Amino acid sequence: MKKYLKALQNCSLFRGIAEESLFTMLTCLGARVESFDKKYTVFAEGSPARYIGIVLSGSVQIVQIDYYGNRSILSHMKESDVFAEAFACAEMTSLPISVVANEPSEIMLIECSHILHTCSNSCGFHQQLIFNMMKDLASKTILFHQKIEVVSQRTTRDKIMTYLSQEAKKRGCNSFDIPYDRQALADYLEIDRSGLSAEIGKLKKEGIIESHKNHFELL
Amino acid sequence: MKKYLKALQNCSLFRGIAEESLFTMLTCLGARVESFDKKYTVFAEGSPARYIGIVLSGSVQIVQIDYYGNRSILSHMKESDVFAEAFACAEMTSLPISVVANEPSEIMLIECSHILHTCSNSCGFHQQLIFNMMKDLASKTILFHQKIEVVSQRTTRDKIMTYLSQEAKKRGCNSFDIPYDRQALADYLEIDRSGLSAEIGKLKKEGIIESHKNHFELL
DNA sequence: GAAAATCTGTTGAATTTTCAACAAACGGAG
DNA sequence: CTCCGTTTGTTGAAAATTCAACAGATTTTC
Repeated sequence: MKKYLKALQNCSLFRGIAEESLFTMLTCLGARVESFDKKYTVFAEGSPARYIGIVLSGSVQIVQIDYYGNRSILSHMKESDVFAEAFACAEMTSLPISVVANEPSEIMLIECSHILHTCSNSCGFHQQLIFNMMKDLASKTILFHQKIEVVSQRTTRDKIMTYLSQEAKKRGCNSFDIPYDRQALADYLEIDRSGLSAEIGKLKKEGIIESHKNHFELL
Repeated sequence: MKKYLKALQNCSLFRGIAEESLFTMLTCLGARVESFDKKYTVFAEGSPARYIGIVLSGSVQIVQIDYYGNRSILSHMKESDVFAEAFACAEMTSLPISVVANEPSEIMLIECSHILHTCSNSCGFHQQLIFNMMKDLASKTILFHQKIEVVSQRTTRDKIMTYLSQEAKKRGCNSFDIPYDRQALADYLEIDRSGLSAEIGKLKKEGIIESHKNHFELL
């Protein structure tokens, strides 16, 4: 467990919890760790929303496959990120999304009811955990807000530029890598892949952006 | 204040708080009530995100105006709904959205820091309030999820049908009113108003839906 | 109750996106 | 290093959306 210390300390859910308390608490919560190879499913759409997930290593994508089989990527979760917590906290009976490993990943799973409801040992962490969960959900809401801002744009070009501007702002730098390949970016922006490639080409030609593979730079 | 009792009791933020405690607590929190006429701004984009709002009567819309002046409607908040809480809880310095009264409305405003941080009187409600806020934010996240599911659809028709199906499911009934006129629905679905009108006409002609003004029925 | 303002449905043209197909570039496995 | 599967960029045709304009219907205001 020690090797996960850094990932866990950076996790918003455990802010303000001392290192020496952390592992006792995780035992009390019944946390366990599972490994997933690339493309393997962590949570499947339709399964009960009992667990929250925390990325200990690697990364996962939150995806939704619609009626026609089109993939939509909702977000990308990297080390220390929490996922599926909204559905678990709202006690939904079934997950409306799937979670898929984007590379070989280690995931911590915690049954959400153990976090929300005071355990029999009445250990003193629950108030802090609930406060942290509240903070985490607030930033998750803001994250989705930004995703809505992107997909609200009417044109391919505006979607791309809105997304890239958000990323640049988040990192405080006009030059950055994105965690998506072309198809995944298209699925995140909810546009056609070939149209995306074409538009990126135009933006480069017009000197608005520079890009090589998944590295982008705003000019 | 008494006349707001019903709206406040139905508010997710005050679940599990007894009637007799409610008004003492609101005083302790420094809650105040303001009235807004139709189309008046409750919160303006860019202003500090210190307050959360609760709709006591009437309704408001959460809107975002983009670079080109296009209005995007994020959601519709009716009696007992809480709004702007995610931004306040995340302690954002400035609001990325505006809140506009949709009809003459009475709004309760509470400074979010009063909810999140224990007050000097150390009254015993904070734990319950924080738990309720967590629950509220979880359902807000799910709400945005649904909005993303709608706007992720590629065609006008699929956006309309996804939205109407969601509404029908929420109400448990295939026949219902929506809180939007045509232009507002277009701004919520992120599509062209005239295209929306045309597509609704087709759906009616094909016998898939029935509609009159803002009343809809799935067949 | 009449006039003014707003909302809705309809049209056709212009623009944009999607779709399908292909070839070049790339990356990993052996 | 070579082969093979995957990713990316490009193209043109088909389909869908947006835009602008207008007229009829509805609602609001005085």
